[in-house]
Amino acid sequence: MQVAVMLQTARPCQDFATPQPRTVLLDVKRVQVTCQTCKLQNLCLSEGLDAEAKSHIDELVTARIRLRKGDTLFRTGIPFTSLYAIRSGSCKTVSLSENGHDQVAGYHMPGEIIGTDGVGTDAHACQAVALEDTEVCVLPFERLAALSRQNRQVQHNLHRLLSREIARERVLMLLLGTMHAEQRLAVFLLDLSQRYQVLGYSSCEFVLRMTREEIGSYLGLTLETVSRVFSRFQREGLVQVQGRVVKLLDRASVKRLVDSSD
Amino acid sequence: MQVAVMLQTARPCQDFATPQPRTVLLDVKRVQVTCQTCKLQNLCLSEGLDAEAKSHIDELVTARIRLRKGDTLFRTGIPFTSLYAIRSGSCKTVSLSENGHDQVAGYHMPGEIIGTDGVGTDAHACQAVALEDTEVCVLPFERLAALSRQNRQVQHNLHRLLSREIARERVLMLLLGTMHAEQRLAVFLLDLSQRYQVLGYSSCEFVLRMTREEIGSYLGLTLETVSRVFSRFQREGLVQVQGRVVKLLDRASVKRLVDSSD
DNA sequence: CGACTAGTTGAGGCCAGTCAATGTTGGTGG
DNA sequence: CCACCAACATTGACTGGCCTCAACTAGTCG
Repeated sequence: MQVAVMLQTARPCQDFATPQPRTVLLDVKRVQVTCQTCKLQNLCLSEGLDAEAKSHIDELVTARIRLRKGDTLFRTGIPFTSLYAIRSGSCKTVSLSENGHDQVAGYHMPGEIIGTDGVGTDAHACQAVALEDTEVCVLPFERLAALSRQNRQVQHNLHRLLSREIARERVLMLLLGTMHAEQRLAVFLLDLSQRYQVLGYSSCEFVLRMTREEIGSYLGLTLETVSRVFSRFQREGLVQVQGRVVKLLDRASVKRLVDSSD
Repeated sequence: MQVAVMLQTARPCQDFATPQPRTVLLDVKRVQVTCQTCKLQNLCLSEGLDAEAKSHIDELVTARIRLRKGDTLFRTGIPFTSLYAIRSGSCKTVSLSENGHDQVAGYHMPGEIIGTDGVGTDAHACQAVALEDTEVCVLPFERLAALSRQNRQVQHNLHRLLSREIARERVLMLLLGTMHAEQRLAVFLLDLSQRYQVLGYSSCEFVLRMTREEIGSYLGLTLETVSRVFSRFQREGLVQVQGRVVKLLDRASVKRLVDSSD
């Protein structure tokens, strides 16, 4: 519900997006939607801040970027300057290893902030790619750091942001290190469900923005295994899958899969 | 070399350690070794700081804790109050999942700072256990945060500390998600080798502080597989293994294993 | 329409897990 | 000092889950 509103208030900016180059910086004066009116404000850096601190965060957002599906927001090795808050759409982050392997490290939805891998270093350590048409707010990190020196609440939220990323990756490590294919996909689906719910969407029916291959990469599986497990879940009545549309039919059983110790 | 010196300067504190309780807080006045004289200073939070900032960090360390092998520094769910810098010895951090599985999330050596999983939250998200007799410096986080509000350099180092943890976990995710048993152990050995070298130890010969089971848990393998791969590496002349003593004989071949794309 | 991408399904093989037996090490008490 | 025990480690036989390779279908776009 609230997200639908947000999408509409964001619409006017669309006019300023030009096809070439694909990433377009918008002047702050043109931006009609502020953090104050953004329905996602409580999901990201502003959570729990008082009005004054919120307005400071607001001033921080000097630009927004519109991405088309497939566009790269930042790539491995480019200088780190900003964090990015997703306003609408979704992104994946991809880690690259020296031996040519890559892996989807995260799947990010509105209200989430990405780019934390570059904090405190000179360059981004991964790549961020839009999975659909996506709009992000640019948070220049130097200014955010300055603000967090002035305001304890902002500092605390920044710390929490970074530690949440650490905690998120811990969960993934546990998944990759100890879980079977069925459990991995079950965790994936429950996680998505819960996050869609937070955004005000249905927690039972949603559309995947990733391909089977991307899901597989994220979960440490091949695309064939992902497909097979989806089919198995469907056969057993746990979910209904039609391409990228997923309906969670029996959440309890899916949870039980995750909780079982082997 | 330098670590040996550090171990000796740390010795006098031993007198204050009593068997019960196993974790003993030392009054700052009793602590004879300051960060200023600590040979590890450039490895942790003080890296690159000017003299003034360093002395601030120094004042931060109000206590040290001595741990016996097997002692727990903090456990999942206890309130987060401090970060801990390892002065000597080593620790593992362990993630616990709801389904009873646990996993070694990290292996930490002198100069490293642990506890970052609790930053910005109320409680620690994992458990830290000493793998041998270990001494850590307590860094009260509230005071560190206050210091980082006053001093940009300190703030930067704190940010870098957190983002390094994020980056470290990304590497592990890549390992767990895309690599074979041989590659995982190869990465593990090269990582250890490199970190021992930084500490001034031999990069070719070192003693593992973890059991096969702990290594397996860390790498997402069973203890039997770890043992078998060690044996295979030995048979092929890559390393010489005798229990926990490891000699890297053919580093180039070990590297080649990691770099090969499958 | 053909070319392309995404997804499903099957056959077969291999890597790593499981189970089990045995060897090795280190600490403890008589 | 040695016997004993528990924890750690090694090795083998077997199994099975997931990967690989491949064929086929459905949907999309120029």
